[in-house]
Amino acid sequence: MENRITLKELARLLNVSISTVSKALNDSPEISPQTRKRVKELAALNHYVPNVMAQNLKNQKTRTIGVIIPDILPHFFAEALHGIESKASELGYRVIICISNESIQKEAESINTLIKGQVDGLIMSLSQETQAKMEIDHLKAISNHKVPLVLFDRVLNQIECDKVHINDSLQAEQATMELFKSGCKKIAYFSGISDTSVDDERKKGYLEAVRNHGASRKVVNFDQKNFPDQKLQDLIRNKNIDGILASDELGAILVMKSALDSGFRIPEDLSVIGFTNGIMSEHFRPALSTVDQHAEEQGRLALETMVDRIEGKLPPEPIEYRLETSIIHRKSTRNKALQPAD
Amino acid sequence: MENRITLKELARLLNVSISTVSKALNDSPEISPQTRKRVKELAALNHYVPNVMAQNLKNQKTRTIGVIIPDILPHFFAEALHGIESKASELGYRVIICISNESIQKEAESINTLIKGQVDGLIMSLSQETQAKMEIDHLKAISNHKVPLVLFDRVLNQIECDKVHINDSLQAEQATMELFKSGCKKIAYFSGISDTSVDDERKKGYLEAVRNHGASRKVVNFDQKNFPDQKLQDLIRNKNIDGILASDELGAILVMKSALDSGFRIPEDLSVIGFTNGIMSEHFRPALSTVDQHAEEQGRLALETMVDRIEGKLPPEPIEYRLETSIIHRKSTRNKALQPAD
DNA sequence: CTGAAAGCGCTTACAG
DNA sequence: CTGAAAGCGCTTACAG
Repeated sequence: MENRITLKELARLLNVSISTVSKALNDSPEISPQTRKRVKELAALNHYVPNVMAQNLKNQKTRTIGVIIPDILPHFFAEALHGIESKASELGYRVIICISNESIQKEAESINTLIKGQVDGLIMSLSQETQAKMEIDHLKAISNHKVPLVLFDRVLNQIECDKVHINDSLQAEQATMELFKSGCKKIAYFSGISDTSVDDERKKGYLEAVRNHGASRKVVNFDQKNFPDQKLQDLIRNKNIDGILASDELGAILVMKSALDSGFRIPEDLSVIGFTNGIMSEHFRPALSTVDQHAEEQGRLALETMVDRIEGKLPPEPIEYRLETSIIHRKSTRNKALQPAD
Repeated sequence: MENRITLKELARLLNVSISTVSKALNDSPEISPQTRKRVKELAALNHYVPNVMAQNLKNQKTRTIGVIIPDILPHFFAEALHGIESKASELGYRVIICISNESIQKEAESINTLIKGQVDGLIMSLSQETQAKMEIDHLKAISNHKVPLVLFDRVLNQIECDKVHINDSLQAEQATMELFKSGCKKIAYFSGISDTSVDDERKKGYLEAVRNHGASRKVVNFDQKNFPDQKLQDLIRNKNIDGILASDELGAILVMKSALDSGFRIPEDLSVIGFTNGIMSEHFRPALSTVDQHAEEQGRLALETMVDRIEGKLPPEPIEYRLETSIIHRKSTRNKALQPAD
């Protein structure tokens, strides 16, 4: 940072005014071709780079979008981030990332640091704690500062802003129906991400499907760090559970591992569908059938919406996108009627 | 961004000077307690937040670090990024992320945008293309602009800067020796990330171990999108390959899937160790034994080094950290002498 | 075609 | 204890 050459210094060396240098560098037609050439040559020679801080201050915008996600390790968020970053880069925007670690406090801190004129807008997927406690005071700060907000995946109806997500309940209902159609009689819902909006929706969809089908319900919430193996065994053996819808990829993998380790066969004894398609689903044996949430697509759309909002291309009222999802049939379900992909 | 309240406006409302407001907000002892109180109350009421762009311009620093990684989807980079972000947040720094997608051009673009006064320093892991072609002109720009650089994991000796990585060749040698000790006779090295510095080092270590052991060598480079199943089968069946060291997690998983699908048993017929410990290694059946590269630790250390450099706490000459790694023994190796973890 | 001046929002040495 | 002034590096209306 020290000793970087500035317009002022360039102007001094060239014996012209700062304005002239600035205009020449910006290819203003006001400046004669010869001067432009001279200026550019000297600038290149000295590795001149404009100071964006100064430009931003002057222009009152940063072309930078803040992104706050709960975690980066789950494949869904890594992929969504990838979508956000690549779209941003296409549109000439930069991205600042903060990770809330599922905590309200960290989320609030991130909002505060980003909001200080550092970013033109904020894209967020809410932390588990925020959704569980329904505390949204820290989010209010965003609108107080007139910074546009786009929520994706984990959204909250109470907040008025643009939203990008999938229809989780509908998808869960359809996935459950697929399990019934494939011959399952008793289906359970396993969740390791309770207290999130997406879990609520997925559970709702599952319950809806089970009710419509006149079957009995069974919801198991567990801690990702401590899978209830014994409970799963009992369910399969004593309650004849033969199908499971899992709330996320890791949950589905844990269910499968536990079942296989206990000697059950997949999909012969137990069919499994997991939400969130990721790399583990693809490579596990048997490969897991999943609801593909199009993480990257959600990210790209969220970023695009943000930019359109910033650039005033959107009507004032918030817009909400509900992406279509699809079920990827692999080896953990036994539906012969459906053509398995891979 | 529009209509955000500024010091000037606050000063007008309070009938004091801008300097007074600024000092009061910064708790300067120059200002009387009453004034400080008045100013702060009005500031809070109006949701005043200082404009960092202006602060940065004035202070000539941003407390922001740019990070350029080749990809975010591999668990190693997601985890390293997590380490970088969390350490940054501890130290009161922000992080701007760019993804080079393994391309020199994208890497160069990212450097250019970040270098414009946006960041105090740059942390990078180089793209595959940069390492393969050994093109480092775009990296020179960083030192031209006196922006400090820390390289991690995928480093290049030709570049003089602080570095954080593991001793890949030593680790590969040791991992190969472990395979020999567990009873393997013919070990192959499989790589899906050829042309990276880490791959070169790992291959070198493997070759060293094989030579020391007087065994025959076999190196297979493949495209991650197109695993050579037939070749693997032939190697195991006809050449009696009974151990494989894989250059990265995905490569190791692909090897295992292919072998299992062809009816070979792991670890009875084939032992596998993979570089890079990740979530797939842990959850695959059988769980994969890996060389743990301590991704998060590398990230944290890289960030810490960057901050120390920025804050002038380091001697002028570049420093190089070589992290200790460890081998995590799981189920894909059959060494009875070693106590399996998990 | 070129330049002087004002201003973006802040901080800080200096004067009073 | 308070304020006027300069300056960080840029852009841009305005004058010449």
